[in-house]
Amino acid sequence: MKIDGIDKKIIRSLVKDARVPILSIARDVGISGAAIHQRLRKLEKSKLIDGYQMKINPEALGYTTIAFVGVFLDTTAVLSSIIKRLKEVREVVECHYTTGNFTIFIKVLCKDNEDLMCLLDTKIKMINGVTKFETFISLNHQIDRQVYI
Amino acid sequence: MKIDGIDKKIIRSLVKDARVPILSIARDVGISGAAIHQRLRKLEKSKLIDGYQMKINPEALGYTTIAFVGVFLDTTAVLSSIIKRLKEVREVVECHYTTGNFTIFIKVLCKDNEDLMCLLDTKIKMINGVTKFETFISLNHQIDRQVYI
DNA sequence: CGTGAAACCCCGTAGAT
DNA sequence: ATCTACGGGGTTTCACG
Repeated sequence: MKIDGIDKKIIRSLVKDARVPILSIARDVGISGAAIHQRLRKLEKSKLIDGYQMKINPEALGYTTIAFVGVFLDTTAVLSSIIKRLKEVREVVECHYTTGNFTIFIKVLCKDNEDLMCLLDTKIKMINGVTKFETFISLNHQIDRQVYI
Repeated sequence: MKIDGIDKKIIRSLVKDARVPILSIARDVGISGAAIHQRLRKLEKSKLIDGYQMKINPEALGYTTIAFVGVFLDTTAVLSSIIKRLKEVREVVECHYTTGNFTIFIKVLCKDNEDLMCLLDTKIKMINGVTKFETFISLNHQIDRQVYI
């Protein structure tokens, strides 16, 4: 996938604010709205653009605890069914199958630490195949961005 | 912050597609565009809405390696200056100060495993105060979503 | 890959209920 | 908190360079 400087400007505008009018990008870049539109169609077709999302601030909903959980699975565990169970747990927002000590690595969003404890105790450790886990609570996060363009 | 069923419908529409016209949401929900507009302004003021972002697919740019790195810092390390250094490293997309074994926990996006090795060897371990680290490469990820509404 | 124009649609606000 | 109405502006498609 080849992108030029104009594409970068379009992408940077929309990464910053996905609702910015195309015509306003067009004025910034110095080409017509129709041209921006055409480039966007191409970028969307190329799969470089994965969609446009409103970003929700979890804290405003009372979700103040972010944690990472490294989960150990035993050999009886079937990965696909573990994932299926984890998808049903709403607090789980990311799930990775990783190299290293853990089998899978998840990111969870909870209202508070007690909620997190309850989640681990009643929803995670109950999943068949989960033998143990290690929890890392995020006390603070300072970087949260996308791939650099 | 209190949100009702209409707010939820608005939020869900915009989380799925941030560029959907407000009037199209209005038709789905069954109230006027002006009402949706007013609710959105309130949601934005309440800090529940953190912005609207185009989502980029890193793979389309050749970034095929996702990894988590648990970093150990010694007591001489000043957190704020570590963060400052990490912000300059473009591959670092998340950074958390955590409880548990590690001092900080970062998420990185690299073109491939060799790139990751190079990143760790030339940019992470060079940072003053970093004593050691542990790398977890994501071989596969199946869940990537926002807080449930 | 770019343009401008046309047709259509949307946004934001005003003012009333 | 909702509505309708309106004016200015945005989106999309088209024929064409």
